[in-house]
Amino acid sequence: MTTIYDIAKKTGYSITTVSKVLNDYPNVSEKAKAKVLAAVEELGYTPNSSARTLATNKSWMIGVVFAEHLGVGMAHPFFSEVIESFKKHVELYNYDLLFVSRKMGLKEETYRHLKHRGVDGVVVVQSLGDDALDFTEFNMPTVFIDMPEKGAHAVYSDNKQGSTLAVDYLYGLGHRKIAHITGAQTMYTAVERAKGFELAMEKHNLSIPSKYIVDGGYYSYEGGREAMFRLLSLTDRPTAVFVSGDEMALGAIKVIKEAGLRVPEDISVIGFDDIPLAKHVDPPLTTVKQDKELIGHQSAALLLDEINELGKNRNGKVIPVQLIKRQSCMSVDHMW
Amino acid sequence: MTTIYDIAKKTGYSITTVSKVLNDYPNVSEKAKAKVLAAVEELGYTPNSSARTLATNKSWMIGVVFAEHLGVGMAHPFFSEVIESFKKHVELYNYDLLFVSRKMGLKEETYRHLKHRGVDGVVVVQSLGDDALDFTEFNMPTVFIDMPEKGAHAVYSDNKQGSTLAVDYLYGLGHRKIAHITGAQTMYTAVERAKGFELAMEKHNLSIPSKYIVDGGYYSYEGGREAMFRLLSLTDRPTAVFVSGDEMALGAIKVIKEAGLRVPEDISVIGFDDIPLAKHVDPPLTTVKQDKELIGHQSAALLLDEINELGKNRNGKVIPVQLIKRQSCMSVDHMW
DNA sequence: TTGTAAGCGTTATCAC
DNA sequence: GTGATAACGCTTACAA
Repeated sequence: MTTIYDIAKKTGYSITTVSKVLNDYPNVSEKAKAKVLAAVEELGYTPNSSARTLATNKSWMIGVVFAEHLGVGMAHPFFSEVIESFKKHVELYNYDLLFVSRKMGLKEETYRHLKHRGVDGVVVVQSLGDDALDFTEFNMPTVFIDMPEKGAHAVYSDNKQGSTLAVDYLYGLGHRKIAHITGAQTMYTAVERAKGFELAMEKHNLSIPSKYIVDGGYYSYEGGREAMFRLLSLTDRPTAVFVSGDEMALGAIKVIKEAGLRVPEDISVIGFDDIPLAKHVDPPLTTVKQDKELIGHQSAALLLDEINELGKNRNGKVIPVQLIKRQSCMSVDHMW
Repeated sequence: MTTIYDIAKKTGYSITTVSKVLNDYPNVSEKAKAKVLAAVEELGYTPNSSARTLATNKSWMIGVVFAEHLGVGMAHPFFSEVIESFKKHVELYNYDLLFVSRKMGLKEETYRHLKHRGVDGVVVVQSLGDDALDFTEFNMPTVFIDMPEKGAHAVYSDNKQGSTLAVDYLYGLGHRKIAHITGAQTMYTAVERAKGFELAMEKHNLSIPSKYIVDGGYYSYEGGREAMFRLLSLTDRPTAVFVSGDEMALGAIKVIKEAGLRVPEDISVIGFDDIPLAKHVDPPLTTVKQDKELIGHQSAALLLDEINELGKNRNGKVIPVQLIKRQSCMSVDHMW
C-alpha cells in the first residue's frame, strides 16, 4: 500500500505538506501542490480512511439499523424506498451507509456496535420500539424513521390524518359500516392509525362494533388474509374496510375474492403506504400514500444537521400523507 | 472515550495484557482475564474499530456496489432480496455491509473509494457491465451478482435455461406464435435470456419473425408497456409472449387489458424473476423464478472463501431457475 | 511556506 | 504470564 510517506519521499516534501495538499489547506505553494498531486496520480495513492478516522474522530459513515420484526430486512417495500432516498441525500455530503449486523438482538448491543464502528450518526428504520432505552444517554446523533423516540429526532407520516382521509372518503361514498384491520398495536404507526380511525368515525357519529376492529399483525399479506377472513364471517358484514397497510390490504382483497365477493362492488377496501404494487393489482388499490421520498430526505437533513451541531429541537417531524384514489372503493349507491 | 489505557490503569495491568484478554489470546491468567473483563463492563469500554483496522489491516466490512441504471437503487425488488440474503449470511461471520456512495459514476472512482475504505471484500450487484475494466488488477476479493466478470467470482441464474423452460411450457400448451420482450441488450441477463429464447424456439422448429422480438429496455414497467404496444399493433399477433422480467410483464399485461384483450384467454404471458407481486397481480403471473435466497447465500460464501484465501477457481456460479406456473398462461385449445 | 513530532487506539514483536 | 515499545497511516500544534 502506498502512503503519504511514499508521496513525501517521491516529491521531496514532508508528510505535513503532502497532507495539507490532500486536504486543501491554504498555505501551500502551487508548485508543491502540483508535484504532490502528480505523485498521487502516478503512485495511485488512496488515503486510508481508518487512519484518517482515528486521527480526526470522524468516520463519514452513517450507521443504519433496520427493522427486524418484519423478517424481510432491506427487502421491505416501504423501508427500502425510504432508505434509498435517505442514501441519495447523505451521499451528497460524502457519507457512506453502514448496515450493521443485528444478530445481537439487544438494542444495547447494537449501540455498542455502532460506537465501536465510530459512525457519525445513526438512522433507525423500524416501526417497533423493542424496549425502552433512553436515547439521550446513547450520546450519538440519531434519527428515527416511522416512530418517535424520546430525546431523538424522528420522522414519520401523519398517520392519524391518513386514517381521517380514508374514513372521510368512505363516508363521502356513503359507507356507514366501516371496519378497520389494524397493525399490531406494538407499533407506533399502527396505534396512530387505529386512533385516527376511531376519531374520524366518532366525528361522523359512526359507531364501531368491537368486531369491526381486527388486528392483522405485522402488516403482512397473511395477516391481512386472516383478519379479513374473520370480518367476512360476521353476520353483519362491513361494506368497507380500511386496512392499516397495503400488503395486508392485498391479502384482504384476496380473501374477499376467494369468498366469491367482489372489490369494490361488494366491499370497498382502502390501504396505507402506496407501495409500488398498489397501482398494479386488480383492482388498483386506493390507499393513503406515504411520501417515502420526503421522509428519507427529511430524516437525512435532520441527521446531518445534528451531526454538524446545527440541530435545533429534537422533535418528531410529521410528513403529510395523501389519499390516492384508485379503483378499490365504490359508492354504496352502486353496490350490489 | 474510554480506551485500553483506561482499562490498563484501572486494573493495574499493561495495555498488552488488556489487549490479549480482549482478543482471547492464550497466555493470560484467569485472574487477569476476570479483572479486565470486569473493568470493561464497568467502564463501558468499546474497542475502536478504526484503530483495530489500522493495526490489523482488516476492516470486517464488505463493500456493496449497487446497480445504478435502474434508478431505484436498493429499492429494487430483485436485488434487495438478494442482498438481504447476502447480508444474513455474512453477518454470521461478523461482517457489516458498507453501501458506498456512487455519485462518482466511474467504475475506477468506485474502486478507489472502496480501497480508501479498506473493505475486506466487495459485492457488485448489477446486471450491467458499464465499461471494461479488468478486475484482476483491482486486487480485492470481489463477487459479481447477476453477471460474470473476467477474473472475479460471479453468481447468476441459469438465464438460458429459464428461457427454455418458458418456451417449452408455452410450446406444450400448443403455442406456436411466441414473441419475446427482451431487456436492453447491454445487460448480460437480457442477452442470455434472448439467446435462450432463440435456441429453444429453434429446437421446436419455430420461426421467429423479427417483429416478434422487441426490446423493452431496462426491465421497467413502462418499457414493458411500450414493447407490448408494438406487439399488439402487429397484423399477425403472437398468441403468447415471453417477457424477460416480471415488471415488464406487468406492464405488458396492462396494455393487453387496455386493448380490450384478456390474459390468458387472448394472449398468454410469462415473466422472469418471480418478484413478490407476481403472485398477487391479476392474473397471477406465471414466471421463471430466480432463487434470490440462494444467489445471495452462494455469493456470500464465495466471497468469504476468497477473503479467507480459500478461493478456488474464480468462475461464474450458475444458480438453477424454476418455472412457477400460475394463471397467466393458457392452452391454445381453450383460447378465444 | 515548510517541517518536526506528538497523538489517535489498536495490535504485534520481543524481551523479561 | 506480563509488559515496553514500535508500528499501522493519518492530522495537527508548534517551530522554523
